[in-house]
This record gives sequence, structure tokens and C-alpha cells, in this order.
Amino acid sequence: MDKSKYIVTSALPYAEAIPHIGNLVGSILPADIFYRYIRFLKGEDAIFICGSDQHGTPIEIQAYKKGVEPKELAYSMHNKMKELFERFNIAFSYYGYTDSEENKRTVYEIFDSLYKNGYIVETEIILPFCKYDNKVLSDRFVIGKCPYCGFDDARGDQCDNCGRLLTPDQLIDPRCNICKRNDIEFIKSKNLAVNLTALQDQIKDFIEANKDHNWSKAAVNKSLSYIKEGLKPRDITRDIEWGFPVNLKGYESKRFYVWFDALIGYIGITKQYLKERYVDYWKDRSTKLIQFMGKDNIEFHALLWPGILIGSKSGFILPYTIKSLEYLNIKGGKFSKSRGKGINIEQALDIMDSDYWRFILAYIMPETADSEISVEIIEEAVNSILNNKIGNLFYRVLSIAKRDSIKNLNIVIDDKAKEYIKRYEELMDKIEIREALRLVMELADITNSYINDKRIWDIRDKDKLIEILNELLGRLYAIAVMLYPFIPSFSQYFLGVIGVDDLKIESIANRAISIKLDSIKIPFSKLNQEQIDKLKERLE
RNA sequence: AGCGAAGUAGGGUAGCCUGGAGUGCCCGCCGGGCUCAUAACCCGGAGAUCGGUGGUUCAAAUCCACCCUUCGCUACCA
Repeated sequence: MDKSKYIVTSALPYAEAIPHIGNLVGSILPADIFYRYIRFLKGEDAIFICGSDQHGTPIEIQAYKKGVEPKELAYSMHNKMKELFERFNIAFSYYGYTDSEENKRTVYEIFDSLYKNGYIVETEIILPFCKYDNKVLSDRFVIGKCPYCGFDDARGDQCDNCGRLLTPDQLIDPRCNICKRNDIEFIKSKNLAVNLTALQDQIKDFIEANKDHNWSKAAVNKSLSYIKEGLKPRDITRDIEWGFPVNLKGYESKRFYVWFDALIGYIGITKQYLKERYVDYWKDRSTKLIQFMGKDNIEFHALLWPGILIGSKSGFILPYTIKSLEYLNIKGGKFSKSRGKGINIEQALDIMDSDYWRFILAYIMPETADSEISVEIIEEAVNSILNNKIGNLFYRVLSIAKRDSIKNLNIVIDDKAKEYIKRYEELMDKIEIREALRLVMELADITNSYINDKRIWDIRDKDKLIEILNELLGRLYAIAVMLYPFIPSFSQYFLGVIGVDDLKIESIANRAISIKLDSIKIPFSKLNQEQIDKLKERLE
């Protein structure tokens, strides 16, 4: 890759509940792995931006249920998530939040620019209003008879019987699902929208110009397909309480909708981090903006977001890469709060340390298709791969050195190691994370095989043994560096043992090392029964 | 319903764009080896009508059509 600046982002987790490991593997973890690679292994000028998405209806409702202010809930959740991500060893340059003053100013500036440039239009939606509760109802709080199949308890967004999508006003005899009365009136509400129709050609040009930068196939196909159908104005305001008030006369009672201020949050959070120097990244044309997100977020990042940036004409860079990931499912279904299935990141850390989870999740990362997590798959990843393959390889080599008290070595990076480093870089540059990890596992396999072939435990000639250990330690060094983005704690432990504190790939070369023989320990362990039981409880 | 993505040995994946013997990898299983290592590691083997049907072609996992199944989006659920 060329020398240039990078902004790596992960979709902002919503501050309603603790994210589950599916959320983590879908954007934050791959972003972290890629960021660690370009920042620490390649030494590029890169920042990793993420934060809590704090506004919107669900938080408002959740807070209302708990009897607290939305703001209070949003901030306590933010603090909780921030702490958990730290424990997960996520190397954010800054983990901010969308309710900040910095973000508010940015939202207003960008909105003003869009308005001034003529890209804001008014839309009208029809909202169900319950006269008894004196409340605007969200679509699914209205129930009634389905106009298609006659099912009596169809919800306002979808009929559970025939599966058709509905709008509340289509329901026959609509009633409120809170008070169960049929005292519903449909009122009209005007909102503001970004006129994506007017920006469509420019958005298309943007996609065509960037789609070859390792975009996920789904991201390209889906966004081009939307454009082919024709983009419609996208609402950015709503009739809710919790959020930034709209700064336009006549609309002060409205709030900016989450998909406006959360996207702009990438910029707002960078301002929290770098203050006015945020322009060094966001307005420097050489910066590559690499964005990670779940597949459900593609249209917002590939269409609305560039539309906002282009329409504001403020000189912000556009996304360089849109890397969407598929979903991680539990065997037999989705992560489900209602069924109480799934593992949130707090529960996950209660069972295993972050390196284990990071490894498992990278090993099954749903990059090209949905993937499945189960106790069996976790056992495979931890026991057979991480422990037996990687952990054992490191330990068996170091044990030989310890047995013969061989401390000082002049390690050699052999052709095999060089070949794998090169292939690893090619994959990581293309952001093929899971394949890169599997490639490193392959080098571990080859190295295990090499040890058996050479029967290093039988070698009595010390010079001969040292010669081979030089090569093997070279392999381990290369493997440890390549694993750093995935399992940073382990890498740092091993580099500490050989007294090297340089993570750069270009530094992987022949050099003298000194092994701290006393620090040698078994790096990983298999799952114990207690851990398996806990996993079963969450996943089966 | 429309639009995207996916369906390859018991499980998981790669290959598909740019057709050329089911070619590969990981786990599991079976047999053997080794004993440095955490019952670990190494070698060998069995196991697949490549979701289905039809078509194009000398040749289809790969291209085309239709169908089945799963997931996501379709604008207040982020």
C-alpha cells in the first residue's frame, strides 16, 4: 500500500444494551485487527475512530421504562461499553460518543451546508396518534386487521401471519397496543430529508471510483442496485425527544434522526479526539477512510453518508473502502434477546480472556457469508488450533532451548517465513482477515512438521541444534508479529520472552536475541469443564 | 412481494469473476509413527451425485434460465 494517512472506523455501537459478540465480530473486531496491522505492523499514520451512538427512539423508550432520563442511560451505557472494549483489547485511538458538543456543532454545520446548497427537502409522513395516551405511536405499537390476509393481530409494520410489510394506516380497525383502545387518529408530520435523488449521480460516481478498493461484494452490488432503482430523499429528522434539536426555523421541535448524527459522529468523535486538528485527516485528500460495518449498515454508509459529505461541499474526504461483514449466528438461529441466547461481551470476558475470544471470532469471521458459532466450533478454535497448534509449537521450541540452556541466538528469517510474510501482507492489504489468520496457521503447521522431520530433540551436536533453533525462532518471531493484530497479548508476551519490542513487519530480519528462559510458560490452555458449561448455557 | 448475499465430504471453509478430471485447506474420524511439547506433534487413509431441474459447451462447482432453502435490507429498529 502507498504511504498515506488512514482513518479506520467501526460502525458505532448503539448505547441501548451491551453489544453481543456478533456485534463485535461484525465491525469493531475486524476494524481493530486491520487498524493494528496498518498502524503497528506497517507503521502507517492511522487513527481508529469509534464511539457510542447515543440518540434515538429505542434509548428513549428504554430510559422511559427504567424511569431515568435518556441522557443518563446513554452516558452510563457509554461508560460501560468503553470499559468493556478496553478489556477486549480494542485499540481505539479514541472512543467517543455522539451526544458531544463537538458532534452537535458538526451536525449543525453540515446540516447548514446541505440546506444552503439546496439538498434539504421536506417530506411528509403519516403518524398514528393515540388520543387516549396522547402519544405518537411507533408503527409496531399499532395493531389491527391485516388488509391482505385478514389476520386480526397484525402489527403496523408487518403482519405476523402472512409476512407482508404494512404501514399503520393500511390496518383495518387500527388500535393502540398500549391502551388497547381504537382511539387512533392519523396525523401528518413534516420532516426534513437529504435529497439523495439530486445527489444520485455524484454518489454513483463515488461508488464507481472507489468500489475496487477492497469493498465487500455485497456493498458494491447492493448500493449499485439501489441506485439503479433510483434513490429517494432520506429523512434525517423525527418527532422524538432525545437527540439534537433541528436548527432550522419551524422545525425546532424535531430532532435529528440517528442516521444523520451517527454517521457525522465519525467526524464529531475525531474532533473530540484531535480538536481542530481533525482536518489533518478529514480534509486531507490523501487520507484513506476505511469503514467497517455489518451488512445491515451498507446503504447508510455507501449511499446516505457519501451523499451527506458530497452535498455539504465542505471538503470532507469520502469513504475509500466500505467493508461490510455478514452475520454471526448461533447454531439454529440468531442471537436473540427474547430467547435469552447469545453472549454479550461482558459475559464473554467472564468465560475467557480477550485473546481467546479474539482468536475464535477471527477464525470464524463472517467475511463472505453468515457464519455460525457453537460450543463445538469454539472448542475447535481454542483446543485444536490456538492451544494445540500455536501454543504447543511455541512451547515445544522454547522448551528445547530451555532444556539445553540456550539463551543467545542469532535468529534467521528463512525463505519459507519470508514467503508467508509476503502472502500475509497481500491478504491483509486486501482486508481478508480470516484468510490471513488461516495463512499464519498454515505456517505453524509447516513448522511443526519441520520440527518432526528434523527430530530436533535428538540433535546432540549443540552447534547443529543452535543452527536449527535460529531458524525456528525466526519462524516464531514472524508468526508472533503476524498474530499481533489478532491476539495482541500473546504476541507481546512472546516478543517479551525473546526481548524484541518491534512489531514492524519490515523489522522482521536476522538479528541477535536473548531468550528469557525463566519467562517461558505454556501460553494457552484448553477449555475446562466450567467454561464449556457456561458456553453451553449461553449458546444451546 | 421487491432488491442484495449465501447453499461444496460429519462440521467449517477455499475454488466460481477469467469453464478443463472434485482440486485444496482446517476440525472431527480410522490406521501408523514419534516422544521435545499441554494425551501434544508428524505421516497415511476413508468420507462429496459441488442445493435441485433444465440449458450452453468437446468439457460446468464454475456460464445461462427456472425452482427450493437460509440470512439481510425495504425508511423510526439501530
